[in-house]
Amino acid sequence: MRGSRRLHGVIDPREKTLSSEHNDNGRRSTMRDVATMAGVGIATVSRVVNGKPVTPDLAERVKRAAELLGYRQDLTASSLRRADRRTHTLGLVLEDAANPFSAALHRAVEDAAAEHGMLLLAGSTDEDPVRERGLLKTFAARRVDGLIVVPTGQNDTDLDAARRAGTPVVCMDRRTTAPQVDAVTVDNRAGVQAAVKRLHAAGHRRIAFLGDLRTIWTAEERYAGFVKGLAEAGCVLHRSLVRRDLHGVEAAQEATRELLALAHAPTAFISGQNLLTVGARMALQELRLQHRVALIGFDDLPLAGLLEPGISVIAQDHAAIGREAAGLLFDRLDGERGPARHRVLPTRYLARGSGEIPAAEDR
Amino acid sequence: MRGSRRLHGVIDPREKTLSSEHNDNGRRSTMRDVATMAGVGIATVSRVVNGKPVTPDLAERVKRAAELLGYRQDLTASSLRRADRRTHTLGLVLEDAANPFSAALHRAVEDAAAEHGMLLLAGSTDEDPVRERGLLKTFAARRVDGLIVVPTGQNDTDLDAARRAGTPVVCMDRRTTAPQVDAVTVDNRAGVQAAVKRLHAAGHRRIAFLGDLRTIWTAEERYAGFVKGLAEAGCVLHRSLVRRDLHGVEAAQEATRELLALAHAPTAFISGQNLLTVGARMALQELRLQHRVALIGFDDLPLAGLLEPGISVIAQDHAAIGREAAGLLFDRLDGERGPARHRVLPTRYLARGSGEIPAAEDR
DNA sequence: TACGTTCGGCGAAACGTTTCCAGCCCTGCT
DNA sequence: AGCAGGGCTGGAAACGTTTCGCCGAACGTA
Repeated sequence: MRGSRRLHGVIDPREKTLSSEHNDNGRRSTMRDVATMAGVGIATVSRVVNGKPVTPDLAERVKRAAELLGYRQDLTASSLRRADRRTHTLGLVLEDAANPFSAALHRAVEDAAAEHGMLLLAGSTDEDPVRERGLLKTFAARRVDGLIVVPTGQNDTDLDAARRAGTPVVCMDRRTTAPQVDAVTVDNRAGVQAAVKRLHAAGHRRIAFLGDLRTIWTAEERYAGFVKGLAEAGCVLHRSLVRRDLHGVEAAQEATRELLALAHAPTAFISGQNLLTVGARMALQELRLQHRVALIGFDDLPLAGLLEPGISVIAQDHAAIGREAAGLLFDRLDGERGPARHRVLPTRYLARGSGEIPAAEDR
Repeated sequence: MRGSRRLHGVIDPREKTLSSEHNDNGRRSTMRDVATMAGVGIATVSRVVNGKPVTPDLAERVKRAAELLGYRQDLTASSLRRADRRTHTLGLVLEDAANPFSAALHRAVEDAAAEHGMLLLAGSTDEDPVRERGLLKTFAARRVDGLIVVPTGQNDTDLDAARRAGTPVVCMDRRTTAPQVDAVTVDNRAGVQAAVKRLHAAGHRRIAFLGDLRTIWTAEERYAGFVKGLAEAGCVLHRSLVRRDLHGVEAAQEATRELLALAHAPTAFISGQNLLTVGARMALQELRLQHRVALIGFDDLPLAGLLEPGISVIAQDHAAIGREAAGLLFDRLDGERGPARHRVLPTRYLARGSGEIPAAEDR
């Protein structure tokens, strides 16, 4: 009986007529089909597919049959049964995949994941906790092996719930109040603080601050750095020069216009996010003040160096952030069980001109 | 027997002691656990989870049990058994997730996918056909419902193979030689052609062209538009002013420097890709020629409008490209069986200054 | 009251894979 | 020559879910 199915190394074209991809029923070929055609047991096919040791003769037969049938392993079925139950998939929760900052993080994580044979499932929250929650839910339902999240900051219990359910979680770019979750951030405070000192040293006394939504952890940190920097420089914090909860280019542009229209207008701006920097610069250029009013942005911008003057920024190493986050996650996947770890990466100030404008005598 | 398991609407806390997420074995809770706790059949749990009609009393018991156990449906097992075998996952093959252009496409596709309850699995090829092939393979193994691909152009048989295997494929931004594959592109030729005519009308006679790798379909198309534009304007095509197979900022910068050093240097540049535009502009600024030599780039850049002069570009609507591509794919998923369709979207010229510089009398 | 019909719940089969286990053959040793 | 042991192989169970087929209860009608 088994002998009649065996092909002894020769593939019998009558056994399966299809040239490729589909078997007779229009279904995809399965391991069973391959096993039948090769005249071996289904377990043997599994072994060949997974590179486990098998008699060369059989392995050859299986490979030829698989080739002829256009067999493709079904990883969903595989990970369902596999002992480790790994899906080799990571969930990535970003603020907005279209933002160059998020995109850079995405790519860095992707590269690290690829080294481990993992693929990325990605989604954007737009700072909406409802969307974030939705993403975390479907990621969990798809049984991702781990999560890398730029948290909105309004869903921290969900993050911790995921971790407790057995899915390692790493926060990227921001921290979370969930106490046991790993995180990679940059030293936002120190970065802004140093920038404030620079401006003060250049004579600036009326420094404005543009901040993103206060729900965002980095926005708070950067503002804290601003406050601390002013305090250390012994400089007054003018509440009227602080504009927070700004989101997007237009909001920053409008706020900058308003600040510049004040009787005691600021002589320098610090902007706490890349889109806000763009908005601020647009407003400055409208009024032809880009050479007279200083501007330092947080996070680099693609063409910042080509502008005249160039935009000075507090830069972060996106690739490093993503790489570190992935590293922490893979540690967990390798069994690391210790307490939460926080990696803090340094920022780097890039002097391009706009941050080096001295305070004008008067305006 | 069944009676003893029933809880008649009351959840017995002794039955499962765990507060959440995990059952006693440390495994995740399964439908069977929920069924046992609620005192119903496993099929009933399935119906409740999938929102199919069930007696309110039972449904309530199931929901409470699921809540207590922290039950989360396993979508991998679900799609394995489900009649339609959908994974509700799309595979997205990009050139480079970090490139703002790719990022914008990504986001547009993500939004369209989200409307259909689908998630995105994304990967970057870096124009490497080997990586592309690897991505297509793992996407296939994960049984994505469909593929949206920015093809390298060197793997077209794989694309067609995926389609024949039953996975709808849509090419985005570029076409493929695989005859039966849907595609969304912009009218690259017309865009460049019109730009050439503008430059010619402004008096330019020595127009240089910077092109990306010739394996890339859009690079070829844009060059074709350049050639056609010159021909129609009755202008000579100087081979020495054409530099193709440039990839990345540095290559373009270097090429631009070389062209500007020629005895008969070009008075205008057309650049066929966003990074090349950056490189060209950097070279121009090094030599302080940005006000004297014209430059028109293909594809917009984030800060292009803030530069002095602004960079004129042939812009494409990224969101529309992504949306259209997703639309074509969902048509296929809804059963559309017709021949391949090609959507061609228009480009839009954005005059910002650098493309409006007239040809200098001499230099 | 008896019978036919409908409805909804239940257990079991099935999806495609990996893993367990029993059996086989071959080798090597006594 | 016989037996123990080891390495491969193949059938079957299992993963968590959906779907199928059946059965019992409830209801309406004669």
